[in-house]
Parts: sequence; structure tokens; C-alpha cells
Amino acid sequence: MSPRRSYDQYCSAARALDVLGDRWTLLIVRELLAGPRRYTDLHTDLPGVSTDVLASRLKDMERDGLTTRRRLPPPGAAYVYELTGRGRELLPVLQALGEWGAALLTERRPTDAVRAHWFALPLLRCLAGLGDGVVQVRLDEGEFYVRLGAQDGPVYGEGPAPEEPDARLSLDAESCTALGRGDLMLLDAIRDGRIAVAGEGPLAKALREA
Amino acid sequence: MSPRRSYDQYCSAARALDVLGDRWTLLIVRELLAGPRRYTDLHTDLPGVSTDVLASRLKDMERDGLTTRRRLPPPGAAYVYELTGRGRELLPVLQALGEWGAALLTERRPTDAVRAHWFALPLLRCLAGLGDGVVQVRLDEGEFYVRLGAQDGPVYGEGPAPEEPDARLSLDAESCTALGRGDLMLLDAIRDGRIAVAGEGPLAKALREA
DNA sequence: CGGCATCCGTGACGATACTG
DNA sequence: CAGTATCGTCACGGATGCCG
Repeated sequence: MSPRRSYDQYCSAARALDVLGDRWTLLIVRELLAGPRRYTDLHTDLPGVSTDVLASRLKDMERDGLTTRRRLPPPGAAYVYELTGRGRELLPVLQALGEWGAALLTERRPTDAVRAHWFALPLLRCLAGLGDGVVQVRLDEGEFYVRLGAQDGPVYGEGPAPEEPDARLSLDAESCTALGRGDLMLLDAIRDGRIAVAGEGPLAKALREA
Repeated sequence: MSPRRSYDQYCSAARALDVLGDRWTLLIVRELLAGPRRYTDLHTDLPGVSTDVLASRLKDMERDGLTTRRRLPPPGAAYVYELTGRGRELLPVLQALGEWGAALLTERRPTDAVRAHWFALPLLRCLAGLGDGVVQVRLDEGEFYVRLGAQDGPVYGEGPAPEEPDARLSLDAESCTALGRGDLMLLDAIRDGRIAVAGEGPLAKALREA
């Protein structure tokens, strides 16, 4: 079970850490921000987490109202874990953490795992305010999509978007980290050709012409 | 020493959690956001932290560039710990955590510790944009001050402000949590008399008249 | 095979005692 | 006052086994 060990402080940040402070919890939230995932998906995308800790965290998070467990309709009837509304409200927390940690994201160590959708979080800020629509992003490591201007704030997902995207971006991971660190401006990178833009909708035009 | 156990992920949020994810680390940052503190001050304001863990965290945080250790000039020559610029950049992280955790801050449990300056974090957002100056805040639990419009963003501190404040607020902890949760608007609370405003400067007038 | 539960070794944590 | 030393306990990581 979860932190039987509360900080016992009448402080909202301490209360948040009572729920979120355990190892792996916030990284599981980061995974689920990219959409519903099965237990095995979570286990393979979080190398190093042991099976019992993952199961324990998922139980705690469900009890704390962060996630729900749902059975997928057949075929492929499996359980998936997904965030509740309350869980999705953690997006600003992960954005703040990611922004602070961007300065630490220098070289890639040989032991570092990489997943494409981990770059969606820093890209959300860069793309905010450019208009509404779905942007499909392709990296060497994989692809993900970003839904801008959604009613519950922008959301994103792993893999190809379920609907036809309004614009397609192709770039490399290095440019992605530079964007997140603020060393590179999105529109500069498009002008330089470090980011390729495809698509004919207004969102694609806005990205190319601005 | 600190997380020898890295998550080993090429992701800025995971990198941040490598540094910040240990128990007590972010709460020590919260304490130091209120100004430099001695070891004993930290130990008494963080009930439950053991002496060796506190010492270990402070070493790790200094090594990771979050804090510095400085000897105070006599009299009272003691060591104080204070945040570096990099450490102060964690303010948005704690604000995001506090905002999310505000929903969990309901009744005060009998085991909960309270410190007045823990309420400074949520109040910063409420006071932002009302102008520049120093606001002294008095609660039953103690007092703190908030410096609005500072060059490095607003900062705050425990106890009375070192300079003469531009406005003085008196309120109770319940109103403070309601403000942080968004259930109560600052100017409404002033009109209702739940917050008393003293002072003659333009900031005090702005608080009373808006 | 996906979804855990069990067992075990190691290390982190919490409480107390002690020292410069 | 500012930590270090010691020790019991628990959480974590890794491997394996069970069960639908």
C-alpha cells in the first residue's frame, strides 16, 4: 500500500507529496498522460520497476483517485489503466518538473531508456497558442500526437493519432530537447529545416508561415 | 548520499525526479524558499525527519547545486543553508504541487503540524499582479512576509520583513486555505472583513479599494 | 501470455544515543 | 548547536512461480 508514512503537515504541497511522493508514482502518471495503458505496457516502458511495486502503485493510485481500471471490450479484452480527471490535473506538476529538469537533460547516457512520447510534455508548451488541432510528431524513436486546444487543456498520446492530424512534424530527439530547454525556438527550427512540417490545414500553414 | 538509484531515463521530468524524488527533499526546498535556515531550524520545522536523513539530504542538495552552506558573521556565528538560484527555480514546482494538493487540504488532523510560512506559497498566486511591494501577513500560527514584483520573481520569508512593509494583512488559516483552493477570492475576503488590511501605501490602498 | 503474488537480499528510512 | 554513530524496520529491486 501507499505511504502509510504521511508527512503529517497541514500544507497543500506536503499533502500532494503524501500521495505522489513514492518512487515511480509520478512516472506512472507521466505514462498515463499519454493515454490508457496495460500493465505490461507500463512495465516495459518503465525499465527498472519491479512487478510488485508496479502493482502496488497502481492499487494505491486507484484508491487515491488518480487512476481507474477498465476492461477493454473484446477482442483483446485486457485491463487498461487510465487517469481520472483528478489525475490529468497533474499535467502542470509534470510540466513544472520537466521544465526544471530540462537543464539536466544533456548527453544521453548509455544506460538511459528513451520513449518518443516522453518528448510530448516539453513540446506542449512550444505548441501552445498556435491554434487548435491535432499535430502528429515523428521522431526516430517513435511517434506521438498532440491535441491542441482541447476543452480539458491539451492532451497527447503515444503512437498515431486516432483521427487524421491537421499537421505532421518530423524532427530528431536532439532538437526536441533543445526546444524543451528553451535553447531553440520552434519557428526558428522550422525555418532552419531542423523540423519538417507536412499538411495543408490552417495549423500546418501557421507553423510554416509564422 | 543521494539517489544512486537513478531512473535512467532520457526524460527531463525523470531527471528532475532523480534529484528531487527522495523523501523530504522537496519539503526542505519549501522551507528554504522562506529564507536561509539553520540545521536546527529545519529539524524543528520538519517534524519526523531524522537527524541523519536531514544531514544526508543537505549534503546531496549542496552537491546537486540546490543549496549552499554559509557561516553567519558573528555574533551568532552558525551555519545556515540557503537556496542557490537553481534551487529557487523550484518555486513553480512547489506551486504546482501545492495547487494540486489544495483539494486534499480539508480538515486539520490532530497529528498535523502547522507553520505560518507554509501558507505563503498559495498566497503568492493570489497576490500576484496587485502591484509591487512588501506585504506582511499575520496568522494565529505566526507571521511571514511576501515580496511582490522582485526581480527574481516574488519571494517570501518567515517572520517579520526586514524592511517596513507596504501593507499588512491579518487573517486566519481557514481563509488562507480557502484562498489557495480557489474557494475564496482575495478581494471578496477583504470586503467581507475576513482579511484585515492595514497600511497607507499604494499597495494597501489597492487591496482595500479593488 | 498478461497480471499479478511470493520470497529474498540490499539499502533507505526513523528513532535514539552520543560527541565535538 | 550541529551534526555522527548505531540499530531495527521497512521499502525497494530482482527473480521466480502461480493462475486465469
